[in-house]
Amino acid sequence: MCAFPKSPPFSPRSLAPSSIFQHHYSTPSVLLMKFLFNFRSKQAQSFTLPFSAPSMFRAAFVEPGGRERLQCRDGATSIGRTEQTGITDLGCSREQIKVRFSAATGQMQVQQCGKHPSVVNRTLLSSRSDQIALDGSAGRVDVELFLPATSTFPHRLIIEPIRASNHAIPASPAIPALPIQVDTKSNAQSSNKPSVESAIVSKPSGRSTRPAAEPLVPEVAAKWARIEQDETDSEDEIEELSATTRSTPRSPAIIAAAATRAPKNAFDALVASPAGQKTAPSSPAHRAAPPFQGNWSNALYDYIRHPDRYKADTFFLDKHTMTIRDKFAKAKHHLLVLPLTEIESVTALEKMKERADFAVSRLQAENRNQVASFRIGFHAVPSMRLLHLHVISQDFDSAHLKNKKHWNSFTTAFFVDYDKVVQQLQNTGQVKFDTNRYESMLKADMKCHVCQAPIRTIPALKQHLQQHPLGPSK
DNA sequence: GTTCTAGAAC
DNA sequence: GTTCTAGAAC
Repeated sequence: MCAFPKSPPFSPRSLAPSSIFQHHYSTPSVLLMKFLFNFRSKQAQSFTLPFSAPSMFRAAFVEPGGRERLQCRDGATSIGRTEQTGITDLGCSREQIKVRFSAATGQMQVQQCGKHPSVVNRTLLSSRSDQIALDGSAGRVDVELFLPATSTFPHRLIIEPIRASNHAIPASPAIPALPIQVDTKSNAQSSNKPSVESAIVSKPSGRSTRPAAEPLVPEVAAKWARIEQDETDSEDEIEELSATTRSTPRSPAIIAAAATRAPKNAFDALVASPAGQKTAPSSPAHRAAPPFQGNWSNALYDYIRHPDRYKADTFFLDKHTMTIRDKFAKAKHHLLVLPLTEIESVTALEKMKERADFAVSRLQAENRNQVASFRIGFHAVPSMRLLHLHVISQDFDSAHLKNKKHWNSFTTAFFVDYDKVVQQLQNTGQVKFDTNRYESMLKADMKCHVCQAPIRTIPALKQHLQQHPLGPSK
């Protein structure tokens, strides 16, 4: 384990949010900082519902098959590789996630059980027993089951709390109208059925057979309608909404989860927008964030202070990190992993790296491995304050890559691979880069990152890169 | 970090 | 003449 400097320059926990911007990142000398902002530290995930709760939930896979639905009342329901779900992929555990639902309170918990991670409303459950509590009354839950890249990937699922008065539960399990894709290898194990009353509901022949979307909780729906109309700043409304459903401190993940509750045609919207695709900008989850008003170099702080404003830019969020799409991506895939909590040991850095690796895995799988290789690392002399780990595909196919500085910052030693940073940290207890030496690299003559050919101009670079669409060999 | 633009390079 | 760079301003 790494030994950090014994006398940190300041105590992050003593910083009030407003004082963060007064602390200047000592860029040249110390890459690793003692950042802070522990706004999840004492969260409790419980809710008090002021309204009538739904009495059941419906879970529907929208990818890849979109065939099956489960309808469940109280208790725990396991979802994974079973006949009921139609998932045959051996990479999926028979108990990939467990959904605990209480009709009495409307609370829902989604717990990671299988080996591979899940993302629930953009919140990452990365290991077994990780779980997230959700207000089951306020709308659908978007779940992605991430499996190895060799599998059909990812399996996407929505969980939609519903009220029994409008959605009668069949008295006995119905026979699916369409054939279930049965994996004979896992047949013997498929008796692992949900532990509570559940039924397989025939797949509708079309959307018209699905009950029309309705505001599940009018009070919440009305609030969201107002938020959608408010073009100025949704934060106060989200805070207000959260206050009506919870009595505990807020967290980025919970705020983000609340912010994804879409009362209007949630099912249709979900089906129409597979993971990773942007939907209509009018939806609250995809509206552009208001322009950041502070100094440009502090802009990343705005993401971690107001994750709800950046839903459209968020790749995923967990209690330690926020992974966003770079606003000016220099390649087809360019993400930044930001810390949400204090970086007080190399363990926290490892969390960031795990998220970066996970992002690469996801992107490669989503693109069926027809994507360039990736590098994960830091700029030796970052321009933006707040530690940020770059995840960038090596195609460098982007209109935002416009000058020599851009190119050299990702293709010279100015870009420091994560492993090298951690190695230096573990060897010396700190990470230092000579500013002059590294900044001079940005002015060096350009050369191809694959074949080392000299390249004189940016237009020539763009032309040349067409020879290497996947970057260096993986 | 980006945008803008004067002037260098062609 | 046009293209492209690089530094100032933000």
